[in-house]
Amino acid sequence: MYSDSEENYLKAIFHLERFAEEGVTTNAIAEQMQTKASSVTDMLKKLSDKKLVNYIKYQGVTLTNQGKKTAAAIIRKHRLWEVFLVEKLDFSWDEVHEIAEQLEHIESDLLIEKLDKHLDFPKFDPHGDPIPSKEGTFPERDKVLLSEMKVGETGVCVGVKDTSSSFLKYLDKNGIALGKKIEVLEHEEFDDSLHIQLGSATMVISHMIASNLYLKTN
Amino acid sequence: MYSDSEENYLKAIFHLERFAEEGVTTNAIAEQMQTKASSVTDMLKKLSDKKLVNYIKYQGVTLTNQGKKTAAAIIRKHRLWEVFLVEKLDFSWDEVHEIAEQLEHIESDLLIEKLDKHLDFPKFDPHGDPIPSKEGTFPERDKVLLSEMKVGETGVCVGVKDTSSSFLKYLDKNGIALGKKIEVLEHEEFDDSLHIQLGSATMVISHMIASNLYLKTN
DNA sequence: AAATAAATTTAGACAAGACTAAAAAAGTAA
DNA sequence: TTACTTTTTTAGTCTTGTCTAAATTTATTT
Ligand SMILES: [Mn+2]
Ligand SMILES: [Mn+2]
Ligand SMILES: [Mn+2]
Ligand SMILES: [Mn+2]
Repeated sequence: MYSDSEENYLKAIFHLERFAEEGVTTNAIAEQMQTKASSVTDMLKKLSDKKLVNYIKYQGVTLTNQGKKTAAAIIRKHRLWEVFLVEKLDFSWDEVHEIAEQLEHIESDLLIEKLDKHLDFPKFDPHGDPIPSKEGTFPERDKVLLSEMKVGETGVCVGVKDTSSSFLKYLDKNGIALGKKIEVLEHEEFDDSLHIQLGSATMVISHMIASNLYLKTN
Repeated sequence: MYSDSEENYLKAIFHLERFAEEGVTTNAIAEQMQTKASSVTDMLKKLSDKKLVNYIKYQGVTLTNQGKKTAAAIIRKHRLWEVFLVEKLDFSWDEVHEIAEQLEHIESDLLIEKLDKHLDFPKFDPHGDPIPSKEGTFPERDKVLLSEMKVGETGVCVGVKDTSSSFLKYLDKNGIALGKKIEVLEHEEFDDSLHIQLGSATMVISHMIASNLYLKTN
C-alpha cells in the first residue's frame, strides 16, 4: 500500500504532532528522520497528494484522519513485534527497537491479527508504551514520572520515557523493571536525587533517571 | 548488506542452478522473477561487481561461493519464518509463502538464531523443504514421488513438489498431510491414477497429484 | 522599516531498479 | 553458407527517494 519511506514519515509526523501546537515543521521532521529538509519537502508533497497530510507551503503539516489511521497501524505493528521479540524470543528490552523498525513494514493484516492473538492481546509494549487497537485508539493509563512523586508515595513501574539502550541497561543493572514497586524515601534538595525503596533494597537515583521512569500510583 | 531485489535474484539463480547443467540463462531468471530480460542483465552486472555471481556476457551465470552462501541464508530465513507462521501463529501451509517472502529480508542474525531456537531447530519447513544450517548446508532426506512407488509399497508423506495454494488445499480437503502414512493399493494403467490406503480410508488419486507428493519409504 | 538570520522550498543531480525499443550475438534451418 | 529466429545486451527513459546549492519566504533584530 504505502512504501517503507512513506510509513516512516507518517510515524515521525504522528509522534511530533503530539508536542506541536501548530503544524509540524519541516525541520523537526528532518531532524527526527535524520534526513535533509529538502527531502522532507519532497515527501510532504507526495503525502499530501495521497491525502495523508494537510500541507500548506511554509506552514508545516498535520496528519489527515487517513494519515493518523495509517500511522497508528504502523505503531501497532511495531509494538506488537516488540512484545513478540521480548516475550517469545527472549530478547531484552534494549535490543528490540531496530528489529521492530524493520518488522513494522511487513504487510499482512492476517499476520498482525494472529500475532496479536498469539501474544494474548497485549495493551502495552515492553517499554510501557500503549499499543493502539486495530481501530487506531490508544489505551490510556494513569502514570507519573518518578521525579514528580512526593516523599512517602509508592508506585509500580509501568514505562520509560527514554528508551535508549544505555538507559534500559542501567535499569536492568539496578534491578528496575516494569512491574516493580518503588517507594520514595527521601528527596535530596541539592541535586533532586531520590532515595528509593526497591523491593527489599534501598538505593539512590539521580534526577536524570527519575525523570525518565513512569510509575502508576494508586 | 544486500537489497531485497539483489537477494531475490540470488534466490532465483540458486533455485534455477539446481536444474541447469550450464550457467543459468537470462531468460530463465526473467521468467522466474516475472520481470524483463533487460532488467536481469542490469542486475547480473551489479551482482557480478559484488562478486556474488560469475557472469560472462551471453553465457549465463553461476553463483560464486559468496553468492551461494548468501542465497542459502535467505532460504534459511524464509523457511524458518514459514515454520513459525504455521507452528506458532496457526497459519495453514498454503498461506505462508507470501508473508515469508517479506520476512526473509529482515536483517538480524540474532533474530534468526533466536527464532531457530524458539522453533526447536527444525530441519524441514511446512512443505517438507530442507532448512539450511547457519553454515549453508542442506539436510538431505530420502524421498520418492508417490507416482514412482510400486503397488504394495508403504510410505510417509514428507513433502510436496508443487507448493501452489490450490494443490495444498486439495491435500487438506482429502486429509493428506505431512506425517500421514500411505500405501499404494492399485495402479490404473490407463491414466496412471492410484488407489491408496490413507489411514483407515481408501481413495483414488490422479497421476497429477501423485507426481507432486513426496513420501519416505522404509 | 530595513537589514539580517533562519526556515523552507525549488532546481538540478544522482543511484537503484524497473521498462521499451533497438542493436548485437548466438543458434537453427534451408 | 546464407537466411531467419531466438536470446541477450545496450541505449535511453521513468519513478522513488535522496542529496547539494541556490532562491525564496518568514521571523527576528537593530
Ligand atoms: Mn520501538
Ligand atoms: Mn517500544
Ligand atoms: Mn515459501
Ligand atoms: Mn516452503
